[in-house]
Amino acid sequence: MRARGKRPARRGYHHGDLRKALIAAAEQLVIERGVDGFSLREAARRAGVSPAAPAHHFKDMRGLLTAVALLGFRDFADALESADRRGGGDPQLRLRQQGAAYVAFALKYPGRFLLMFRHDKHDRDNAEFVAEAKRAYRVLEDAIRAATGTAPGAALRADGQGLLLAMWSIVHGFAHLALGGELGVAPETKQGRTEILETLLPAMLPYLPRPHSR
Amino acid sequence: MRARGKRPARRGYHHGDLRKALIAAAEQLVIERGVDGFSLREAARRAGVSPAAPAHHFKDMRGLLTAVALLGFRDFADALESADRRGGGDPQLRLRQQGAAYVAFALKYPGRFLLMFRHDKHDRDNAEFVAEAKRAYRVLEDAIRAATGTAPGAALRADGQGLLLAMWSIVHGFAHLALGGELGVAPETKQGRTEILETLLPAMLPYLPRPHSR
DNA sequence: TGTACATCAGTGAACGCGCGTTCACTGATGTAC
DNA sequence: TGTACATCAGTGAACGCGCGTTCACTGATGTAC
Repeated sequence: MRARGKRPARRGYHHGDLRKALIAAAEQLVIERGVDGFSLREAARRAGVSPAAPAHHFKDMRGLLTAVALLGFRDFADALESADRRGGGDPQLRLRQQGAAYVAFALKYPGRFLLMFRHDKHDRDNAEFVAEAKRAYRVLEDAIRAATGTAPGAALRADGQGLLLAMWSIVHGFAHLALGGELGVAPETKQGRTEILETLLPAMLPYLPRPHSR
Repeated sequence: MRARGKRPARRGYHHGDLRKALIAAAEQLVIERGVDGFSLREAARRAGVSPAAPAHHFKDMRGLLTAVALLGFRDFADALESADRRGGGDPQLRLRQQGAAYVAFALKYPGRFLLMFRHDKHDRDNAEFVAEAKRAYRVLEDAIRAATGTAPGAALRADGQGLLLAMWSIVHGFAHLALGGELGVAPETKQGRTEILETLLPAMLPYLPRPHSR
């Protein structure tokens, strides 16, 4: 009976896929208790293993958190790239789509998102992690190039740098205000997320910065 | 000799002004170790008193942190009000001045600033704290009213709400990116702060949102 | 198909640590007379 | 000016807690023959 349907999470002495289970537990834990409320022992507890088990899959606490952030950056870069594509040939629309995707990601994966910007919790020796973070950044940079008539790969001019900072700031700030509960809406509820994404975000997006035509 | 010049910080069994010393130590600690790296024992240690001493001045850890955040909001509201005044009768200029003041405050008092947005560390029963936070918010709200032709005290229309969100988000996001080290500049050094305030911020400010004239 | 054995992925107890808060206490201060 | 005494603001030891990591170990797996 018991081995009939879905493969059980725990098959006995060996776990099955502890690595994945620990990453999932860590992500959920960060959502519930914040990045600093996270603990390796609690993650192990939730995965149903002893406190020493995680060491077989991650060097240490930072290694596990970096794995969560790496997954985050991978999905984040994917989401930004696909939003960018939805903008077609219109640089303004590309930026707007990216902005909406940025905020939507932060609300969908608050644990990953908060971790992604906590360099003190990252293992900078993880080359894959660094690469995915760069990939995400490049999506924005390329759209800024298009918006300011800068050749692909060329360094941004001053106006491009200003526009990039403005774009990044506004979506980053909005995401943090939303997650911090500053918008008078509880982003940890489904209803709150809906309100942010369907009411507040669309109200703000029309004020997104645009290149100066001076 | 020793009691000659400035009154010594510690006069013997009694401290002198432990309340103030604890607030200063707490602020510095948050700068060095982050909001979650803060500890009441370490703050007491730095003030030169035993771990039990703070309880005579603050209900608990949260009480001390709220005192830091209260000072923060008081100076913050003052800074925003005075920046707003520098904008004269021009709503666009008022918003631009406020924006620059917002970021400048975050860089000048990173400890306070980070604490001010951590509701989980606040004692919401502290009426004075709540009042000062509201006062700061009102400075922005009033300038948005002026920018969108809304009567003083009247509720914001949809365009005003959008503009307020956009304004708040962009300066809040910029401040967080700067403090988080995302701008490739170390904001904890004098040189880093100068670069952010004199180069990066002015580059971004021209892209501040403005009311739609549609 | 069976067996020996290396390797892998767990266990659970122990380490030393720093924490917030409480407790009974005592030294210092200030006020009433 | 002096004294008794209440109050205030400290001390330092102790509480119980949860943490990350290490250790010697053992059960399970998979491979070579």
